Amino acid sequence: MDSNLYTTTATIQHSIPTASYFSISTGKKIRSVSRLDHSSPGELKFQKQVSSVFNSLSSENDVQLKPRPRPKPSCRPRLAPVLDYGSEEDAIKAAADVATSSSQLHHHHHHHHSSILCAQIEKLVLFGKYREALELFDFLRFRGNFSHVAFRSVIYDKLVSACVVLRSIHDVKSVFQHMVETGFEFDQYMWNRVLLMHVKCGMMVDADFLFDEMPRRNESSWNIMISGLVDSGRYAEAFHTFLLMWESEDSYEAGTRIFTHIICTTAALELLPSGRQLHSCVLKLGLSQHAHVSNALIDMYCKCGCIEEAWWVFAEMPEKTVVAWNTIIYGYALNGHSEEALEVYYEMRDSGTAKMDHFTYSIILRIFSRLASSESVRQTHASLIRNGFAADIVASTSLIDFYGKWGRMNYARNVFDGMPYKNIISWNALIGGYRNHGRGKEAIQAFEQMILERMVPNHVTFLSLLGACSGSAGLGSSGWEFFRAMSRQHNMKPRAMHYACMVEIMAGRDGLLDEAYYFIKNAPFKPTANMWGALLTACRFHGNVEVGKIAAEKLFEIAPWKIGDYIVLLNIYINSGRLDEANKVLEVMNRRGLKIPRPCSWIEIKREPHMFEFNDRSHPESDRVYGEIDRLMRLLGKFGYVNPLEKIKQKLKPLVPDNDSLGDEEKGGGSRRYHSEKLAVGLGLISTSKSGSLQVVQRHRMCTDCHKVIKLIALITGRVITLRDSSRFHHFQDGDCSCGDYW
DNA sequence: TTAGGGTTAG
Repeated sequence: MDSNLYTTTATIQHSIPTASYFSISTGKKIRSVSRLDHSSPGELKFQKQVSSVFNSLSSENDVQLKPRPRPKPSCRPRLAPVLDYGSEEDAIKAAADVATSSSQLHHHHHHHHSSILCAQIEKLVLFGKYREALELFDFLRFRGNFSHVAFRSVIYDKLVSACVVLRSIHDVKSVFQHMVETGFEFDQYMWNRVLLMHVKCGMMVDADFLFDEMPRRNESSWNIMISGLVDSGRYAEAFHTFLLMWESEDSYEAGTRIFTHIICTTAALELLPSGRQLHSCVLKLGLSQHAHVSNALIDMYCKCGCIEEAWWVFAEMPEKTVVAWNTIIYGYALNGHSEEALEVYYEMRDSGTAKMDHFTYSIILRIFSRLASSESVRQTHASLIRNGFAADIVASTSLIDFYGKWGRMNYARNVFDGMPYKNIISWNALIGGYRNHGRGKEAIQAFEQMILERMVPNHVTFLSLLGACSGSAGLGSSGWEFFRAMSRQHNMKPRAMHYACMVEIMAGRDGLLDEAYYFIKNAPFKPTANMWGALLTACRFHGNVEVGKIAAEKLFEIAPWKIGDYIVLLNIYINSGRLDEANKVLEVMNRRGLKIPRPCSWIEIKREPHMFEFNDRSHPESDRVYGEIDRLMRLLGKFGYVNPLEKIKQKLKPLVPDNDSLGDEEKGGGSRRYHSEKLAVGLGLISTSKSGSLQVVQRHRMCTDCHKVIKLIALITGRVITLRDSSRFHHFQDGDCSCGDYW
């Protein structure tokens, strides 16, 4: 192996694409792998069939793939040492010794000492002291006796682990160079490990080279390479490499693992045709009943929106594992079939074929959260404790998330405080809860506590934190501090969503629309829909037509199918009396075949859902519901409430269809208006105990009049009312809303 | 022996 590897390839490293859309256009062969003749003509034909699908993928037909988020950094729990390698203190001391003893180690007679230190590398890695291990390696390499002597295989193995955890390019080079220079004898395992550390550190050019040059490959080598290509966004090449393996002499190696991986890739990319093709591959190879492969197929079909086919694969499984159940349940939920998802979940419980695990809890809690099903969550919470998941990090975090979303922060806090171990996601759920609840100061306090406990924040933490600052008055400057601290103290590049939060802070609270506009323009990357969306919302709030128009146009370019943006722009025009321009927007929507969906709200009472539309009288309790609302509206008059409709209803009559599809107060339609959210709240008030809180869900953005009215209703009735609309949660309590009247 | 793979909480 050529030790000059790095000098030849260093210039083109890290070519990870950052374009918002990754277009597969490279049809060229990436690396040459000798092709073996295949004995069975049927097999060959089959392979050609597969190849043609992938080739069509990589031809220039402008296949546009949605970019997938980069894989999350794993949040590994802090493990207590279980192996008998001496105490952690010893290992730390050894690391400390490196510094102090380095001066004494210049001479040959310290060889024995060096060997001991060499063994310390192993311990340091086992105790998670990766940096120290690599420093020790450096020391031994340059100043100890190992400049020309190779380590034992197991030492390199541990050094590889350290490099992978630390993602350190420098150390990868150093370790590999040492192996090459000292003439280390690589076996298949170590070749794969070396490949892995290059891949994991994003050194894909070197990884390519290594992969081509390694004397032999096994399934693991192919798998590492393919996963590396996927991770660096080179999806076309990942498929291509899979094909090469398929056609190479290694093809007999293609087992369940590699198929699992490549199917998952198609799932992530939502490439249904390729997924189907792979499905037929595994059917042919007789691997389709393998549990992991089936799970991957179920997941793939779910992600591609083919829930029936997913169910078909699931039904064919001889033994349904808990992962399979979880995948199919989550798949139903993913495709918007929350109720069916729950039915499958009940089926799982009744079938007794698999015991539910913490993921099952997590998934169904998430479904209940969508359904605002607090009664079910109470039962699930109890069942979770009964079944010994009270201390489980995944299940508990899902509970915190639920309570944090629906405004039960004392519950969330109780769960959180009772957790024996917390990870960053648990903390984020807590901070996010305070954010949702409009409790910015407490969000910041929780963050500070987290830092004190030496938990390392990630980008989601800052998302919650910045959101908390934009959601509470007077925290704008804190928001700026956190935004700056991200890169200065926490070594993190703010992403588009963080910029969007800052836009909300600037434009939303402080009304600095122009500043926000230039902030977006000067962002170090192409502005995203989130950023323009934040600006557009701010323009609606402050009634700024000019900037709003610009933001809306950008949004229509990026995502012309998103109806919500058109509605906000319509509202901006209507509010400022520019009805001609509003009509133009409606025309554009018409031309593009976009229909404003009928707004509806719903509320769950005693585990039964109840849905309402505008002026809806289909509910059996309609008379009582309308009576209650009328009674409250009369009461509100005494609080100085004036129906804003009176002012503008005349001029709007010709414009707006006869439902309240604009979801805002500018809507005409007579003096008595019963928006769906008011009806849902009305039913909640008459059918629950006087102190009970209400949870309402709706897909459209709440109108300012309903917002005002529900705030007053919460004040008069003393209820806590939580409503999730298309943009956020609103917690009405004591005449106030957690959104601080900005949404 | 050791790696590499599947569902998943923000």
